[in-house]
Amino acid sequence: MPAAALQLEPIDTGEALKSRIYVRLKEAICSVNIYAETGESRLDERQLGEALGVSRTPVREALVRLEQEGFIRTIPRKGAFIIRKKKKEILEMITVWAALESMAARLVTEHATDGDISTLRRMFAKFDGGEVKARIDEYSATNISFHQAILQLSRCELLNRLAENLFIHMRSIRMQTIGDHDRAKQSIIDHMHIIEALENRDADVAERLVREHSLNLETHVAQHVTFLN
Amino acid sequence: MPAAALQLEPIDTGEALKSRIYVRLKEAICSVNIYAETGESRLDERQLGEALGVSRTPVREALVRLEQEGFIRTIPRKGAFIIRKKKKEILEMITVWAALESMAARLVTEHATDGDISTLRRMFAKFDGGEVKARIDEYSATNISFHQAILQLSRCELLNRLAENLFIHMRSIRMQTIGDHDRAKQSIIDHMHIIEALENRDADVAERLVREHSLNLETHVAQHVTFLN
DNA sequence: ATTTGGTATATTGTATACCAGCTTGACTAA
DNA sequence: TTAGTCAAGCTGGTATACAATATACCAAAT
Repeated sequence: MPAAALQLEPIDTGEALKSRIYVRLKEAICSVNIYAETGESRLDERQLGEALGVSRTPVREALVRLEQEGFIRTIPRKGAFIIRKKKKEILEMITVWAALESMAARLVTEHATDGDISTLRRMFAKFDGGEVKARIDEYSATNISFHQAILQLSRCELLNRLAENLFIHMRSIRMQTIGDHDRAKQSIIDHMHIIEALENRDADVAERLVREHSLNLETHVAQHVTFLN
Repeated sequence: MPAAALQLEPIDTGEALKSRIYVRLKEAICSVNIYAETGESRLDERQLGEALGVSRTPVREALVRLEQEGFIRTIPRKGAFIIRKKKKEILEMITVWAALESMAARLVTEHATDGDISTLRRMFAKFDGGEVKARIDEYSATNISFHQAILQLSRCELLNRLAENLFIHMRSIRMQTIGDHDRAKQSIIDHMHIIEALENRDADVAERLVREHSLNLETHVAQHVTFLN
């Protein structure tokens, strides 16, 4: 007699402890605005383990991952410290970001459906009125979504993953600069031009516009951001 | 009395064990041609520790780093396995590579000295005769050096680091495809055009040529590489 | 003979114990 | 008062011990 055909999905073997710790720590690190903080940024393995209710071992493995991703730096016999990025490093991240996203735009013109691209345009519909400044936080979120959407529509997982990593590091920078000058307004204009290029399936123009848009941010940060270093 | 201004560099505190283990394992993994091997690719923590004369702990931390970099995959309660990249993943790596290197080329036109660029040209002087096919191994090495040189001359450490990571994974693919058809010959021609664009400080052309050169490789792999998957 | 359930074993995941190096601070001597 | 020394205790690095689970093997039943 055959076993009853129960509909079972494999039970979640519960992402190993070290992975969950990694996620927790990453969230915690990203949620502190390291550039506003002034205090010590050292992470004590024993304290962390105690706070999470686990031993040092999985904490250490999580720390290794975070170090590899550039969130912390461990100095032998001294400890793990949250990294405060130098301005030069932020600028390099924006450069690499520009490289990745412009390639993504190129891929979008090749792979995305018209429907995909139209969703991009709809994202900005609610800002048509022009009172962007008044809803700067809301716009900032949309802005971020727009860039992530382009990465996703490229259908290149690796591109997406690498850019996402960079993005996490740049998040606070982006939010703090979007309000400067008339950046938000210019940003919308840029985005509209990008969307047009995508709609026209013009890979070269889309790529160039995305690159220039990012490199504008780089120039802006280079010239006006003072809270780094 | 102020201390004499001695020129001192920090003493090497002797790279922690886990880092040295990491380097060793990475070398070992890269040196086996995973695509030729057929056998099991599982890494036994205890064996590795024994072979290196250390305990499992630092080995595990090295494995975490290798997993993060995509060399191995650890399955809970089963172990660490060397990753055999899918063809799709290789193609994505080449795409990202194209994005990074083409941005590097753009930067080279901005930052590099004429002297820097002339070294690129000299790299290929010995192949002027045209008997590239006869010295395919030697050319392959020069080829790799050329691409690494562009990354370095971009003066962008992050770009360099990310591309280097990709490159390690692609190394064996590159070496196995360079001999196909007339790729080596065409490769030299492409490189010469790239160098010309760099000498002319033409960012747009340099970027485009580098991108197309890489994407040609992608197309070639997509069409002709059969030993993947 | 094949299948099924149990048990033994091997291997990873986690916790703990131990060690080495640094930091700190108090005490002593010039 | 100050510099120097030594000791104690922190802290991370490494090793080992213990727990959980996957796999392999074997025996028994159909």
